[in-house]
Amino acid sequence: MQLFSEIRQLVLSAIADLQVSGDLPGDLKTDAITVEPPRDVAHGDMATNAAMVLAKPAQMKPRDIAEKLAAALGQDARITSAEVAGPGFLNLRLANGVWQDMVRAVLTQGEHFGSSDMGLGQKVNVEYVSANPTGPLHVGHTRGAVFGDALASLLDFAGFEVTREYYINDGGAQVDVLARSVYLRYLEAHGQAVAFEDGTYPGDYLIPVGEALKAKLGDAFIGKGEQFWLEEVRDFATDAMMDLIRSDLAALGVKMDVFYSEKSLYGTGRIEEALATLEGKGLIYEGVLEPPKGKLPEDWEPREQTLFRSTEHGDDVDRPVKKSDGAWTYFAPDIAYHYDKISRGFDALIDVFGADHGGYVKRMKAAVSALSEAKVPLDIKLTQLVKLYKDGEPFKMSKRAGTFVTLRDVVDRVGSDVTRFVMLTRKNDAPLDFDFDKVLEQSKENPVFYVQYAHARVASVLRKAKAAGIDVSDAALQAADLSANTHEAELTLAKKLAEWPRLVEIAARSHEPHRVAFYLYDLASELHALWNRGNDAPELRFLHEGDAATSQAKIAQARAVAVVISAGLGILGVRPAEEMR
RNA sequence: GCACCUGUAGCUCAGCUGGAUAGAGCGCUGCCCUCCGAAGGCAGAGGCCAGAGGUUCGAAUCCUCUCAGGUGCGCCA
Repeated sequence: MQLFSEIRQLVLSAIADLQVSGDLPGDLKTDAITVEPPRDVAHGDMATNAAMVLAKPAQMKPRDIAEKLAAALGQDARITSAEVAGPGFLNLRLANGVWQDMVRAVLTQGEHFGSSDMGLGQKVNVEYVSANPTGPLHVGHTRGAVFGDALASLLDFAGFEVTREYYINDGGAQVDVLARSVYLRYLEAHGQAVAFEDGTYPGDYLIPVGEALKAKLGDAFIGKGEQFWLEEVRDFATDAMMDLIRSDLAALGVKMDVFYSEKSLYGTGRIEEALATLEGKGLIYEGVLEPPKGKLPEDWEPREQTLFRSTEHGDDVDRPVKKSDGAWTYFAPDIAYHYDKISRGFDALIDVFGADHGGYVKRMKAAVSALSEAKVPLDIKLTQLVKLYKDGEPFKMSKRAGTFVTLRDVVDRVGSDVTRFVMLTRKNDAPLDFDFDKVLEQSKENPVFYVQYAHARVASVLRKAKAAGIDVSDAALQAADLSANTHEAELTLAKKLAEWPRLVEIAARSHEPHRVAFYLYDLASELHALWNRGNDAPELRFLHEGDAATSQAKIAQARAVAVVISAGLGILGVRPAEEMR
């Protein structure tokens, strides 16, 4: 239970009491009542809108209700003042002891502090990356990987049962192209001169795959037609690419629970089953689509196709599930895949796509809505483009892939911690500038550094204290008497810590892990501020040589910040720094 | 043409799903190290929240329209 919820409960029970005593009418909806930190600290520690929300249904003046609530809430030991303000806000101030207890709670609960049971153990499937198995992951995938992974961790922290999943697109034409590309590298490994035409992939990363194929097969496929080798080379190549992708993900610290193969849907009746389900609901029909307005494809001509009536579930036009030649479109296996996720019993689905798949959102939601009888919500998060810079100039070339910058290029340059944090310093639907120089800069302009620095500073104090013979073990800090930590700067810090559990819930509910990164920046800022106060006011310093009790009380606060930073970074998949170099 | 995303300080961006006088960093101005890491902190200036209507006690936030930028639009996945 987090503090804001506790106080909200207090408000609600005060309202209930007023109803019993007849001061308020009996039948009131309380859903819209909030208790939150006010924007302006002058308005106290918490503010509730209860009086304004209730005014209309109760047919009373907001300020009258607020006065009655204030009187009731003032009875609680935790609340030192309850003032009516503005149009009917009720501003609450809490006793110092509440905030001191918050620091202690962080220390006793450790990194578990802030975790929540709001998820109620519901099963959530987070699908992310899902890059085609045709080459190494590039920057765009990297953002999706970081975002999806952090979101999964966040939901886990908020009490959901999370499955991290990767959909392998190994069923379409692109893996045939991959096979042909690898075959060329195979010929090359045998000393033949080859040319990469017809859209085959020219990247260097396929050279070792061609060599490995040669090592496995010798010259068995030399001079043979495609019908002899395509399938085997394709399987060999996609396996090799998935190994590559898995190692790319590992370099970022991403570990999937499930890799789900598109190919496994073919020839097993899975697609047919999913489509039959839709057909049973009358959502499949044969028809001809209207030509798209405006820019018309050159080879457009009306053709009859098998269509999914996605407009019944919020889409703009119906979508083809079969091409005019009767083969499945890419949409069909995707329907089957999501049908499979639903039938595995997930309570909610989340897909993380690149922004270039934005046009795909409505039809996918329509499919899931239709297949699950609107019972399983599907949230699709789009990650916008990453623009890379080096020395202020756009950065494009890759030494490995030739045409695009890979995940490895980025991680090798700046490390996975920096990569991950920076990728989360922007909300997912905003484009992100990633400057190789700025992300490594050691200044407060760089949020990665700033947060890490705060953590390192705390570690530094702990080291110094220990060297001075002060016991700063967890047990000692938990037992410290914090009642003298009453300075405004100290209380401000404790109040920031109190926001962490609330932030976790908000971020988890909105599927927005970037909020964690911004919170950590704010928290680090409070620590830095308090630290510097020690310059002018020695009594606010953390370390007081020769005074173990005071040192422990002050250091407990710093230690609590470090614990929350560490927990927050953990959600983001970033390791906290013990010292800066 | 249609759909989705975006538009907040000079610049880069937050803004807790509708709360009070809209915040941070950079840049600009002025301060703070005989003292726990100044790789930091404090203070100041800087805003018609793209624009116009609407919803209500209350709007940067929700709805409609307009403008600007990005992305996508049947037989590529």
